[in-house]
Amino acid sequence: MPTSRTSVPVPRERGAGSGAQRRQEIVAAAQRLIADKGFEGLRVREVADRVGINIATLHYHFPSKEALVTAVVQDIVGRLDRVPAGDVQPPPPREHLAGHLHHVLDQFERHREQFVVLNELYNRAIRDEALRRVLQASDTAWTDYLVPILRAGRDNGQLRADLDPVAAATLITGFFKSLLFHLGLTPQGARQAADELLRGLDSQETPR
Amino acid sequence: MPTSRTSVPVPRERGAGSGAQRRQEIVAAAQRLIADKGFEGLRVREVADRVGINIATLHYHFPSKEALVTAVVQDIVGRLDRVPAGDVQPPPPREHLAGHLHHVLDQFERHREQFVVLNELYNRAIRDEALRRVLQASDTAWTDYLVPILRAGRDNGQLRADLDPVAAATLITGFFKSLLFHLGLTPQGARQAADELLRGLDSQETPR
DNA sequence: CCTTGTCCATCATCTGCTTGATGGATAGTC
DNA sequence: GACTATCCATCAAGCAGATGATGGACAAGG
Repeated sequence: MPTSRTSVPVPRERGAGSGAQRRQEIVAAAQRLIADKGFEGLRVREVADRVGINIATLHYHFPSKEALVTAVVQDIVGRLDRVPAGDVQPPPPREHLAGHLHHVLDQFERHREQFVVLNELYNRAIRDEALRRVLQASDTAWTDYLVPILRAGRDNGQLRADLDPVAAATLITGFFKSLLFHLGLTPQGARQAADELLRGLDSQETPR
Repeated sequence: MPTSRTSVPVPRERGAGSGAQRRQEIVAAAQRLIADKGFEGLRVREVADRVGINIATLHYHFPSKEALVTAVVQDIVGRLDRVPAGDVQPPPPREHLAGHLHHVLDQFERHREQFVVLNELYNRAIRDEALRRVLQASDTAWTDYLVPILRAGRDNGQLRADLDPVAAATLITGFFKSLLFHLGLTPQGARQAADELLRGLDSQETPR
């Protein structure tokens, strides 16, 4: 029985809660929490705490934990524009590829947290049908970006003549997906592996 | 207050519980459960149910959930003898490598469940220091198995002259670690990717 | 009688979610 | 301008179910 109500409802903090903005805040906190503790360790209470709001308020914005998780997934996947907007003058395939690899590797070093969450997502997708479809679509887009480059490189002689573009795309995407699972890998080691991957695609006759 | 005790304690079932044997049974059930639902979905109650024993009995054998998980980890890691006992006459490096890749791929297709659990382990290792050390040791053993083969292949001309053995080993192990994260990958696609990986290591002058 | 293995019942805690209430802001009406 | 209604965002408190763990008892075998 609430006999006394000592604390007054906090007036909406300025800069904090304009609905969508507040929701974004919550999603961001949830992402950080997932990066810290994994999906296993995601507690709505702690998300609320990190944002500095009451659990009920969180549930006001996200009716269920699942809704929150869905928002997190959408946010992360939405950020997954790994396919850069078409360069005006795309470089030759081999350089295009190298640029892409180093770009993603850069992202990995700079925004490791997001890769951790993404990793959690992929892990979850093994058992979650809906999530699997979402990520699979994103994977398809990624592959569809890579395959033409690989094919062009093979056809113009920069890459191996016997290159299987789809298989090579699988190797490339798999390389990034596995990054977090190389437990002792240094950034330098990762770059060396990426370079090795590139050399494996190269035509050996092509001077580099 | 237990006023009546209607049910009689079941006499120990024969063939069931000789200590170590019972423990192994529990660990196996836990592994299946983890494969089904992930670590996130591991409940000691359900493990007990699957084994057909009471929760208290499970806690008799494993004083805590953590102890059970530790046993599961040890069991899986102990099974991680990916390095076959030295063949009497090891084949030439290139064939040795190809054999290894196809062997692991075979294991993946046949014992996918164990790979799922292993995947959970790697995911966990990102945050769990102790587990990370264990898996890292296993990774090191794997790399130490691959690197000499790669080096020998490079030196005898079967593999590329500019091959970086350590980086290549990272690619190979990473390929397997990423398998479950290729959400739409068919067994055939996996084999094609493995072959592409091998071709990338090959010296192109060497007839195959 | 001691050890091993088992069970039933229960506990304490965690966790997702709900309830009922509060105050600020905004808009319409007098 | 003052009053009223309504909406939005928030909170304190609490519930119900799940979950890891414990206590105490019992049987069987040595």
